[in-house]
Parts: sequence; structure tokens; C-alpha cells
Amino acid sequence: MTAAANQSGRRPTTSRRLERAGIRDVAAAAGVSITTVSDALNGKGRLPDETRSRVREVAERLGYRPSAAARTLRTGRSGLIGLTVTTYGEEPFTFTEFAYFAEMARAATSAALGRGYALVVLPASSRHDVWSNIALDGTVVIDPPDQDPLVSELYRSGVPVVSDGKPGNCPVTAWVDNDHEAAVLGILDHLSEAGARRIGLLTGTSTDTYTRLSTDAYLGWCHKVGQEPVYETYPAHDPAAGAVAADRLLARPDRPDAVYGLFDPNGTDLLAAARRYGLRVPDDLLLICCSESDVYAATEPPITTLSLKPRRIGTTVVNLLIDAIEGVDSGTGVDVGRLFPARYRTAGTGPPPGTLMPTELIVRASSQRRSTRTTVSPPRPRPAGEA
Amino acid sequence: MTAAANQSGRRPTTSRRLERAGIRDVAAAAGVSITTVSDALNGKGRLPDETRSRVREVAERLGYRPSAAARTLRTGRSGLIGLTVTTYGEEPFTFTEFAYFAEMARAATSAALGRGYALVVLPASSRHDVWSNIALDGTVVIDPPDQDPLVSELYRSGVPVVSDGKPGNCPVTAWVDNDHEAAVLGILDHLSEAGARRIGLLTGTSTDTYTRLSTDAYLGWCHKVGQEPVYETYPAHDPAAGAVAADRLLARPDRPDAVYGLFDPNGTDLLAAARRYGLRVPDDLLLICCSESDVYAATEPPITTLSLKPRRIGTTVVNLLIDAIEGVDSGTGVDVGRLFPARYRTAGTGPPPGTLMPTELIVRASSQRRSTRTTVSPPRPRPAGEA
DNA sequence: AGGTGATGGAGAACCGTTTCTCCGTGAGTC
DNA sequence: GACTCACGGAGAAACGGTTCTCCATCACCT
Repeated sequence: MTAAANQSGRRPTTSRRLERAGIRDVAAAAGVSITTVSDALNGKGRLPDETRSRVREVAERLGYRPSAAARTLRTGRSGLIGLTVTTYGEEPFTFTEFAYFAEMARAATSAALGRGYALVVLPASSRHDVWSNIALDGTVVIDPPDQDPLVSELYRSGVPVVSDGKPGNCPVTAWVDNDHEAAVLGILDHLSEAGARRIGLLTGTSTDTYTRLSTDAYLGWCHKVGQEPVYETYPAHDPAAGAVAADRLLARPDRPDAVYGLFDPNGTDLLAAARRYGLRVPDDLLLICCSESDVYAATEPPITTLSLKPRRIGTTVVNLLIDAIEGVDSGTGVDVGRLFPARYRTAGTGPPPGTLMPTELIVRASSQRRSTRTTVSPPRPRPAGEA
Repeated sequence: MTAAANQSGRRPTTSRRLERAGIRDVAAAAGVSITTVSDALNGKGRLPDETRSRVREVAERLGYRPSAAARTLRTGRSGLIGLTVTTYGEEPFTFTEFAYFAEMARAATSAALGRGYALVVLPASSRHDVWSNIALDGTVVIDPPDQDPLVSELYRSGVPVVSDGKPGNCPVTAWVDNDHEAAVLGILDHLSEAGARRIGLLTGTSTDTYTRLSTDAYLGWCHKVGQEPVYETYPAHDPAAGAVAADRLLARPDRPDAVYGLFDPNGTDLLAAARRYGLRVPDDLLLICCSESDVYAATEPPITTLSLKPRRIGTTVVNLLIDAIEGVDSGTGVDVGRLFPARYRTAGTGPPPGTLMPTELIVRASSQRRSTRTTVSPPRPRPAGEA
């Protein structure tokens, strides 16, 4: 070990007020080169254990923390993943508007963290300069609208993008979504079995994938079984409009004897509307809504809900993204291996690889004429294991 | 304008597969130096408008995006703010467990974004190497426990830290909290006025500031008015334990005729417990709980809630933090100006400057013997303006 | 004619790592 | 005894910006 404890590198002897110790300081204090320090701390290079531990010791003593910025600049990896959330109205983003987003984001954060990444929350509406000023290794986008310029630019600049929700016309690296069609069909069947003669739908006016696919599935089912569609639409982001729409639906002359509501608050709203019209649930009206909230276990009566299992979605999205980040850098081949049940997946230059995740119907009193069983029964066999 | 369109800088002529355009590429294409490009794009230096716009045009054409990493390395600013959320149990973090966190985080994100910063969500329990690998300009910590090593290290390394919740024994730059004592006293007075003879409390077992201050205020009030304390505690992070505790409280021989529950689900749980014991609300039992959820507007009967106004908290926390980041770099003088009503604030080397924010009591049927008024009445005059 | 100030812009250091290249040295080999 | 290797580690070039310093040039003034 050579004695190189004097000024190493170009650091000027003067000034330099006491700031954080840099790698050069550690090198000087340990009497080695900065190369050795870097290698010792990162477990690289060929160094005897003695040197390694000595350097580590010195670094610890000096409270050395490598500069994330410098590392990012050099390696091209920031360890940061963007989480783009949609914006409704003037509020920056829904995020917690519906429990779905909250749960999904939570799971995503957790999954990312488990693999050494952190999540940056970025509303889609945020000023361009804000998120273009952040070094992102990849981005998760939630339900991107068609031709989303943000997604396009990200993708074009080489940043992997994985979307929650089948993208309409966006070039994404991969996507994950529920099998909304299967879910709706399962619900309609369930209601039919429970004795429903005319099933209504409470849906949204927006054109996002979820709303579109679900509504289409409903309409298709109606066409197939020969029922006249009975549905009302409202802007899903408006909490007040939901109650009004629920009321409208039950006030129709062709009042349905069963209703599925696509959005979280629909259950409460429909229940209230039913009460106003003197309809008993489930005797006069069967009720199901899509929700992640467990308040529906405690309503009077408890309401059957469809869970989209947002945790699983969030976990999967992040894992796919990180696989893409750490996998083959360029090229189409995203390493979508071993990950969850993939119902549908394409390769080559066609549409990006997508993964469909199952949903779960939590059957409660509101969707059963005479409460026989109250066990949990998924619409289709769900895969074992995983969150 | 000199013709310097040839190889500028040290970039090697060979290789260099087509990647993102750098500032050197822009400089070469525009026939200027990189200094000029930087100045033109950042609005600095003395440049004629003609040069400025020309450079901007070229940069646009080349799709130039400055490297966030390089900028961060040079300027020492990343535009990133950490949001540390507490961990309960095995779940990575509560975040959306209670609506309070969700709302607060949402407001914080929005406020940060408005000032050009993005938020990184970082559970306090995350591995050291994860968040030490991120260049943070500052951090928001939610209710840090005493002697939080994470906070200490951050603070020591010069990163501004602002906490939501009065810190026990942590060196933070500033903190923001509700006036929990005033809130509880206001509630107790409100219940007394409504005719309560013996007021009970449903509280938590943890030692966080909120629980401690609130409970202490209750005990102090009991002592003052000469009432024997009637309270039950339970681990607040356990959803099932709340219902059990609510039941315990109403099963006591010295059953209270009014109850305040410190946590969000307490209202529902207490209502259910009251029903089990055949107690009518509000006739036999007055009920108030602390919650940000509006489900309590629709319960039977509607329940009076205390809102901690998490949006205001989140906004204030972030603004304080960014003020600290952009203000005087070192030194104690945080530029806590014009921001909200500061009840309590110290300077110098004493405790860090804190800001107390008012709460809001939303009076509903559950806390009034005979429903007279149902207007919103804050426990104390709240300041006009702001979110 | 020389000084002066404003204007426009170039040069180069620097931010703090990672990593590629290469070098000295001592032990084993033919 | 010259050669080859493995070992341990040093040097220096990036990474891609920002910014401090300084230099022409030219008009204007005295």
C-alpha cells in the first residue's frame, strides 16, 4: 500500500468549507485511490478483504454518502420510477379519489422499493418542465388516453413505459389490465342466476378503457340474451352526479330489477336511491358495484362488490417495468417471464405485450334473493400464490 | 457568429450510436458554444433575442432534453422532495390506511408540483440504501418517532426536514401540526353543551404525538372538571381491534353517555356497538370521531366529525420545506413568512419553528340531543384564504 | 489616437462518481 | 534467468450539464 495520503486529484487546497465528505476524502483518509474506494464500497474489482474492510471502515467513520446525482450521471440509472396519475377536473389528480388508485399506488410503491427503486408521483397534467427535469428509469402510467403526448415522448426518448389499463393507441413497453369483459359477463351471469330479469348499468361518460370495455361487454351481453339495455351515464369524477344518475336509473319506467354500478360510490348511491323509491334490496333490487372499499361489508344490507385487485395490478406493473429497465436495454423483447397468468400476450412488432389479471367477486347479501351462501366466489379460478 | 460547426468538445468521432442529443450537439448544430446554448435555454447571460430564439429552435428540432442528472450534479438541486410515511406492522406503510394521509399526501404533491418540485414516496422503513441513493432537496416526514435515526441523519447531512406532527425529540427544520389540545377541548365542551354528563374516549396505544397530545388533553380536562376518565385504548393500526375496543367502552359499568373516537373508523364501530347495546344515537349516546371521510354524512344518524384539514397541513408542510430549500442555505433562519396563522414560533437555537393549524368540527346529528342547527362550526375562528 | 464601456460569446473548470486501461511486483515455470 | 500470470491498485477519461472568467469587437467619447 503506497502512501498517497497527500492531496489527491484536483481538489484545491484552499477554501472547501466543511461539507459532505466525497469519495476523494475517503481515498485520502484510507491512503488509497478513489478507484479502490469505489470498488471496495461497491463490491467490485479485485481487492483483498483487508483493504475492502479498511476502506469501508474509513468511509463509515467519515460518514461518507455517495452522491446520487454523480452516480446517476455516470451510470445512467437513477433508481427512480415515475407514477403518472390521471387528472380530473381542476384537482391535480384523483390518486385517492377512488380506493383503487390508492391501493394500486401503495402496492406499486412497495414492489418498487423491494427491488431498490423509489416512486415519483407525477400528475399527467404537471408542467412539462417538472417531470422532464427528473431522471426517470421508467414510468408507470395509469390508464393513458389515446395518443397521450406524454407517453409518446417518454417512449420515444427510450424510457420504458408500462401502463395500468390497456392503452388505446399509445406505444407502451407493456401493459397490465383486468379482464373487464370477463368480469362484467361474470357479474351479469351471477345476477341472472339470482333471478334478475332486467339488469341495469350505471356507467361513466368518459372514454377510458375501463369504462369502455365494461360498457361494451354489457351491451354485447344484452344483445346476446335479447335484453333491452337499461343504463345511465354520468361523469365519474363528479361525486354528486353519481347520486343523481343512480336516481335516474331507478326512476325509469323500465326500471331494472338488478343493477351493476361501475364505480366505487355507486353502491351507496344506489342503496340510497332504492330506499327513496321504497325498493328493498335484494328482494326488489339486486345490487352489485365495483369497489375496493370494505364499507360495503357493513352496509344494510351488505353489498356484493367486484374487486379489481389493485394490489396485484400495482405489483405486476412495477415488476414488468423494472424487468424492462434491467433487461435487454433496447429491442422489443421485454423479459416478461414467470410473471402471473398471462392470458394474452403477443410478440414481435405487433401490439405491446399485455397481461390480463383476474378480478374477484365478493358475494354479499345484495345480490342474492334468499341469502343461501355468503362465501367468496371468484368469477373464475384465480391463480394461487402472490399478493 | 463563428463557424464552429465541426466537432466541438471531446466527443469522439467514431461510434456514438444514435442516442439522445446532448447540449454539444445543439451547440454544433446552432453554430455556437455550449455556453451560449445553456444560457439561451435557461434565460441567462446576455444574448440578443435573435440568438436565443435560434438556439431554442435548434434545440427543439433536435428534441434536446437536458440531462436531469447532470444538472443536479452541477447545481446541487434535484427538484425532488422525499415524503416519508410511517410504517405500521408488516405492511410497508399506511399511506392510505387513513384518509388523512391520503389527503395530506395529495395536497403535498400538488403544492410541490406548483412550485416545480416532485415528491418521492419513501416509507421510513425502506432500506437505507434506497433513499440514500436518491438526491433529495428536502424531506417531509410524517409524525417522526422520537430519536428517529432517519431524520437525524438527514438533518445532519444538511437536508432540510419538515415534519407533519410536532416532533418529539428530532432535529427538524420546521414542523406543522394541528392544535390537538384545542381541538379535543373544543369537542369536550361541545359535548358538554349538548348535555353530556360522562364523556368517554376511544384512543390508541401508540405513542405518536397525535395520540399522546389528544389523550393528555382529555385527561387534563377530566381532571379540571372533576370527571373520572372513561377510556379504552387499542392499537390504532389494527382495524379489527377498534371494533372490540368500541364494544368494551360501551360495555363498561360506568358507561359514558358521550364518546369521542380519535381514529377514522371509530365512528362506524361505535355506532355498531351502540346498536348492539340498544343505545340510540344521539338520544342515549352522543358520538364524535376524528375523520376525513364523508361517509359520516350519510350514516344513520350522521356523525359529527373533527377534520384535521389534511390538505392545509400538506400544503403548509411543503411550502415551509421549499422555503427552507430555496431560502438561506445554512443557518437557522427559515423564512417562515406570510404562511398561515402561526400560533407558536420560536427563533434562535431553541426548538425549531412550529406552526399550529386549526381543525374544523363538522357538527352533525350524532352530537346534538335535539337537532337544532346543523351548520358547520369550527372550534375556533379559522383564517380566511388559502386552500 | 487612446481610453472606456457595453455587447456577444468562447473556454475551461467543475460537480462526484464509475469504469476502462494499464502498470508494477512477486511468484511460479520452462 | 527470462517469461508468464495473477494480484493489487493507480490514472484518467468519461457522464452532460452550469457557470465563472475572460476576450474580441465596436461605438462612442475626450
